[in-house]
Amino acid sequence: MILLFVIYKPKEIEYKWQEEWEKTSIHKAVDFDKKPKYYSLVMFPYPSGDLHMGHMRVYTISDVISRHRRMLGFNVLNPMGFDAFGLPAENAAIERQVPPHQWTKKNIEYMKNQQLKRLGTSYDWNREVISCNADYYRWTQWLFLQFYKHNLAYQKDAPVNWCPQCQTVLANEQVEDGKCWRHDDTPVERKMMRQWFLKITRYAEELLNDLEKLNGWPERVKLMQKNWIGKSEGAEIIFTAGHSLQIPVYTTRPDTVYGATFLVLAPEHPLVTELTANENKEKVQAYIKQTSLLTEIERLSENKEKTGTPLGTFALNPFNNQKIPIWISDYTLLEYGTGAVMGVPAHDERDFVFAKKFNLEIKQVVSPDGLGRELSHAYIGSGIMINSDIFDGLNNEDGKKKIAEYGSKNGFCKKKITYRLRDWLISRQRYWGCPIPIIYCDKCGVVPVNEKELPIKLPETNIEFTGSGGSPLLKAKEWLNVKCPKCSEEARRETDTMDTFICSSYYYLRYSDAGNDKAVFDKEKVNYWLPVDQYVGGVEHAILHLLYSRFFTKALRDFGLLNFDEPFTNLLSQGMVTMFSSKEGKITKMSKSKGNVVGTIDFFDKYGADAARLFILFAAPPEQEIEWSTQGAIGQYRFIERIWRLFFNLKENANLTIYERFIPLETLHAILLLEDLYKTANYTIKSVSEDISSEKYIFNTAIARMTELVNAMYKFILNKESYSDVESKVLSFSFTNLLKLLAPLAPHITEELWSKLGGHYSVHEQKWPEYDKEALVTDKIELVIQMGGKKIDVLTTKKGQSQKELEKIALEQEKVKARMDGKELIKIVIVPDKIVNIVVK
RNA sequence: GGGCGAUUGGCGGAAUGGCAGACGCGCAUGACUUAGGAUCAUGUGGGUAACCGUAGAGGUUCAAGUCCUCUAUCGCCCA
Repeated sequence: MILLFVIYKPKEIEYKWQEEWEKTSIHKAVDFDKKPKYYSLVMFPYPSGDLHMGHMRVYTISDVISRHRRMLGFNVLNPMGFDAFGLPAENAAIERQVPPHQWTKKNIEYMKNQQLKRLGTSYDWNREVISCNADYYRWTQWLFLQFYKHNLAYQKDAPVNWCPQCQTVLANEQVEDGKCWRHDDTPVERKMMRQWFLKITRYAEELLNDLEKLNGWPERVKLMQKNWIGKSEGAEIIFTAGHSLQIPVYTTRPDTVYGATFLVLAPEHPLVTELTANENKEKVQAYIKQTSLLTEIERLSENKEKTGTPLGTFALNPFNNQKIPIWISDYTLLEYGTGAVMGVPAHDERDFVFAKKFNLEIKQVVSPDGLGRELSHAYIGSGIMINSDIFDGLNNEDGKKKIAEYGSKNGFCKKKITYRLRDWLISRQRYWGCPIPIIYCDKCGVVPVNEKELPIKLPETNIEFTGSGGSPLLKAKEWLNVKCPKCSEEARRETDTMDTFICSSYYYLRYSDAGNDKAVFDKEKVNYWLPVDQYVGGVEHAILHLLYSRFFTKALRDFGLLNFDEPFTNLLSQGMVTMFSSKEGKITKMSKSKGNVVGTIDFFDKYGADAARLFILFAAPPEQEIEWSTQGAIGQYRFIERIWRLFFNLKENANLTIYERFIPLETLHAILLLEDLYKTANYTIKSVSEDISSEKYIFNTAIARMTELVNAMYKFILNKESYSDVESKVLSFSFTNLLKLLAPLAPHITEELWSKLGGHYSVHEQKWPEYDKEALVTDKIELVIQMGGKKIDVLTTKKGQSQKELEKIALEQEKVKARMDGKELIKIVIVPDKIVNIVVK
C-alpha cells in the first residue's frame, strides 16, 4: 500500500471554491422558478465589526439547511443582510469621531468578505439588504406612513430614561444599576416626553390566537410569547371619591372585592393631585419625585421594600359602601390596567406585604374551609366566600362571575379583558437610526411627509457627535428646518429616529424583491417566496423581534400588501456558544466583553471553515448550548484529513471513480467484509438523510454515521494491496455518496474531492442520494436473552421466527439452563426479532 | 414566588419503554519512525470478581436513562 502525501491545505481549497461559486452564481434564487420554492432565513447580524466563532453557529446551521434543500431539488432563497442602524456606531462616532456610516460600511465589508464568505455560506448576495442605506430605509419610512395612515402610529407622553449630565435620553441597556453608563455617579431619572408608538395592542388577540397555527415553532418560544402578551380576564370596578370622582380599578379577582381595604394609585395617576389632602401635599410630591428615579424593573421587584404614602382621602367601595383610604405606591404601574388597584391584602401577596408594613386592615373573604382566621400570608387559592354579604357561601370561581354580573347590573362594574402587552414605543432620541418622516408646523400641527419626498435622508455633513445635549439632529439646522407640506410655512422635522426593531420587522419581506425602487416589494414576489420556510436565530429574540415581525406581517396584510398571516412557518432557535471566561471564572456565553472569544480568521487559516462547521454541528444538537473546544474542532479537522488521505489512497490503488448505481447483493456475498461495507454505506445514506431532514436537524448524529462509514472503509482497506472490480465499485459507491452526504456540512472539501474524482461541477448541484433498500434487508437478527429483565446473552439467529421457536431457542441456552436450575418459571415475554425475557422465581 | 426545561464515563454527547455510553475529545498501549504534539492499529464507565452503574428517594412494568410522584442542583422566561 502506497500512501501518497498530498497535503490538505484548507485555506487554498476554500478560497478557490468560494470564488468559483461566486463566479458561477450557483446560489442565485430564481423568482417563480418551476422547482418548488424554499425560503431559508437566518437572523441578519448587527455589523459590530468582528464576528467570532460563537456567531458562526447560526450561519452554519442555516447554511446546511439551505444547501441540503437545494440538493433535494428546491428553488432555495437564502439571503443575507445587515441590521445596520444602532447605538454602537454612534458610540464609535462619539469616542473616535468616525462618522457612523463610515464605521458601519467598513464593518460590513469586513464581515461579509472576511468572515461570512469565508465560512462557505451560500447566500444570494444579489438580494443583500443594509438597513442604514437610504434605498432600504426609504421603505422603513414609507411603512411608517402606512401605519400612520391606518391609525397604528400615534404620539403620547411616556417616561424615558434621562441622564441629567449628558442632557440626553438613554436606552434601557445604557442604564446600569440605575446610573448612566458614562457617568456611574449620575442617577438616571425618568422623565415624561412625547413619543411615537405603534399600536401593536390592536393585534394582541390575533397575535395570541395565531400562536396555535405555528406548529413549526418550539413550544417554549410560543409560551414566552403567550406570557408576554399576558391576556387576563377580569373586571373593571368603579370606586368613587369626593363628590363625583370616579376611580376605575382593574382586577382579575372581582370575587375579593369585599376584602378591599385600601386603594393604590400609580404615583403618575392623573387624579393624584386632585385626590391629595392639603396636609399630605408635601409628602406626596416627595414620593412622586423619588419614584421617578426608579426603573420599572426596580419598581416591580418583589424583593424591594414596599414603599408608599397615603393621600389623606378616601374612596367608596361601590359593593359595600365602605370607606377605604387611598394610597400611592410604585408597585402600581400607570401603563397596566387603569393605573389603580384595589388593595386586597388577604388575597394578594404584594397587597399583604404593603398592608403589614403600613398597618392597614386585612380582611379575609375567601377561605378554603369557609372559616376565617388570622393570616400569616396572603391566601391566593380558591375556596368559599365569606364576609361578602349576599355572596357568602359561594365557591369563589362562581363568585367572580356573580359579582361581575351584579356590579354591571348596578352600573359600577364591567367585565374586561386586559393584556400585559403594551404599545410599542419606537422613538429614539438618537442620530443613527431611520428618521421618522414627520414635520411639525406651528399652524398645521403634526404633518406626515409626502410619500414622494422619501427618503428623508440622514444628514451626513456638519454633524457633531458629542454624546450630550440630545440628538445631533437637533443641531443640524439645514436639515431640521423645512417648509410645511401643507401650508408651506416654516416648520421643523421630527428629530427622533426609529427603534431598529422596525428595520428588522420587515427585512425578510424585502429580500423577496430587494432591488425594487418603486415599491417596498412586488406583491407577487413577496407572496411567492413568503412565508419563510425555515427561520434560524438566537433564542434572545424569542419575544421582541419575532413578535414585532408577526405584528408587521398582520398589519401589512391588512394594508393589502400580503396575503398570509404568519411570516415564519418553522423556527429553530439555536443555543449559544459558550467558553470558559477567566474574567468571570466560569463557562459563559462567548463574547468580546467577557474576553472568551475565538476569532474566525486564525482558525479558518489554520484548519479551515469546513472543520469549524463540522465541529459546530457535531458538538450538540442545534437547540442546545455548545462549549467551543478548539481541541474538539481539531478532531473534525482530523476527520476531514482522514477522508482526504482515503481519497488519494483509493484513487491510487482501487481505481476510485464516481459510482452511483446500486450493486446486486449476490455479487458481494463471496467477499469477506464487502457486503458489510455496502450495507454500511446504504445505512449511512438512510440515517444521514433522516437526521438532516428531521425538523430537529440532528447534525451531530449525522456526522457520527458518516464517521462510521469512513472508519468502515479504513477497516476494509487495511493491509489490502489490490482490489477486484466489484470491490472498486463498492468503494466508489461508498465514497461518492459520502461526498454528497457531507457536501452541505463541509462544502469545500467535498467540492474539491468531487472535482478530483471527475464529477461534474458542482457537488452541490447533485441530487441528494437514495439508498438501496435491498441492501438493508437482512435475514439475521441479534436476539437478546434476558432473565428477569437483565441481559444474559445475545445470539445471532434467523429473522422472523415464531414466538414458540424463539422461546425454544432461549430455553436451550446453557446460561439460561444454569440459571433456571431449581427455579420456577413464571412467564416468558417475547418481542419478536428482538428480545426474550424469562421470568423465574 | 410562578411557568418551562435540563441533570447520562475524565469531557461534549448517543440511545421508537427492549443490549446504556454510538461518534468525537482526552487518555493508554503497540506499529512505523532519528524523533513525534504526524499517521495507522488496539483498548478505554466503576470493580480482582460476583456484580454495580444514567442527580437522590419512591412507584408503574416482564423490562425504566426514557412513564408517574416527591426532593436536590442548574438554566431560561415571567414576576
